[in-house]
Amino acid sequence: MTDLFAPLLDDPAYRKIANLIEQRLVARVLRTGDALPSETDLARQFGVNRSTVREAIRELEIHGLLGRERGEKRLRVTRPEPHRVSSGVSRALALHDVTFMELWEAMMAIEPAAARYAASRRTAAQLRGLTRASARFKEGIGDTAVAVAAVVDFFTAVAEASGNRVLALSQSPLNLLLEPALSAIIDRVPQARARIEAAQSKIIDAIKLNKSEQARIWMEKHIRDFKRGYELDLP
Amino acid sequence: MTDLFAPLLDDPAYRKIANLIEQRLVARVLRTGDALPSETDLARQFGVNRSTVREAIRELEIHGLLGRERGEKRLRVTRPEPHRVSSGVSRALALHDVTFMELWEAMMAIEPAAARYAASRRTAAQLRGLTRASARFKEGIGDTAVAVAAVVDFFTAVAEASGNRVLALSQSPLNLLLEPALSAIIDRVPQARARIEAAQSKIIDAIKLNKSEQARIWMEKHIRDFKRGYELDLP
DNA sequence: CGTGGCAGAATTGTCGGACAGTCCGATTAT
DNA sequence: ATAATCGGACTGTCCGACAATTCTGCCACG
Repeated sequence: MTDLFAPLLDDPAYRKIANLIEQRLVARVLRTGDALPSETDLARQFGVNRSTVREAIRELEIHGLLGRERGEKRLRVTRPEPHRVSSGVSRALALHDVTFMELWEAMMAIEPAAARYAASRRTAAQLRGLTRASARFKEGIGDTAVAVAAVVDFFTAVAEASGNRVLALSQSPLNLLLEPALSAIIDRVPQARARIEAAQSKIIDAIKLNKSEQARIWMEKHIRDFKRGYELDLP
Repeated sequence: MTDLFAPLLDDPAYRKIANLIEQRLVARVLRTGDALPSETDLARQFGVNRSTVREAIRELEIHGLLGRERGEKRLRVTRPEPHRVSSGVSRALALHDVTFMELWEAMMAIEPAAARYAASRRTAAQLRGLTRASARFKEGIGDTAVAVAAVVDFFTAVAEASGNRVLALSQSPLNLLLEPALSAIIDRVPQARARIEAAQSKIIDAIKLNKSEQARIWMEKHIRDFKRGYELDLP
């Protein structure tokens, strides 16, 4: 069953070096916020050319393991922020041509759970974030782009209020996929905005009063509405 | 409230070029499988040096938008495979020191949903994949690493059988986090293996008979067990 | 006609060196 | 103590080069 020979592969140097540095990072030899040695120095340490080091560093920078403050020159060790990682995920999904139903089913699994935990754990600041997103939705009554962005923000705020980073990270690629889908349908369904506004307000109420079960249920209804809008929109 | 001036930021050339190429990729100007122009050619087209182009395509390669067959030299357009993307996600989570409870809650949201859809949509081949993973778990009775890997494979197989790529991709980073957590507890809870085996068999039965609701319920029980094991293990 | 082999062209991985622009830290001036 | 100045360090980008490997078109051969 198992192959007799492993495919002998010879990773290019820039990949090996990237792995070596990454090892040090996840092993916390370098802690978050520490500055990385300069490119020249790294090149010396690894005994390779600076160009090679640069290609390796680029990999870690993209993964969000390294980053720099605005206008800063030296790279520092950073912890990858969710949105950075998730943009890669949603691009992957977009390229796979996922259907609206696939997206919807995933939302149906994740968002109500997030709402539920949000109701039991939200902080006051997170609650304010929710109402702010909801207010922005109401303001965006004229502008589709604003309204859609506000809906996405609302979901993000719920996920953040859940106090669960795994859930939040799982949820975040969904948002980026939701955006185009939602802008396509929101204007074709007349009652969509009113229903969204009502649902958001119910959800916020439940979260404010720490009513987990109600938060979950209203979020479910809210998302179910999206499917209805989508089906209505079909020719 | 809003700043008068936006911070004028000037993306380095390699990032701009990466974005330009990416645009063409997602716009499907270049279709999957097409070969990318050579580095020299790209450098000419963009009017930059080859080193700069190399840093740019490194980014896309890492994201899985470009890749090459084993032993091939030219890069081709590829669609990012889930596992490639998700490894980045779980590394991000690991660096954020997510707790077992966060992981568990996310699993509790996603896995039962996946099981449910798997029961209604699985193909015969996917069902075989499930039984195979389960069989491997039974074989790995002596070897912890094998057993843990088999558990992870089982979850992956369920997600795949769900026929929902969004769900599958959301689920896959969880696996990589589950692995270390599970290896830590599986040997300290005597009845763990028996319970896992029983649950897997129930889940497979339900999926085989297309009983969505039962599949969901058994998956929930299965995952609930993990928490029990974890709590038992606490001193 | 298909097949295998081969030479040359093309391409990638890596190297060394170079230079402008900018950031940082220390020193000096107010 | 605060502000202006200056030199060094570092990054982003470029140029040119070379070995190793892959690709390609061609040719001989069965």
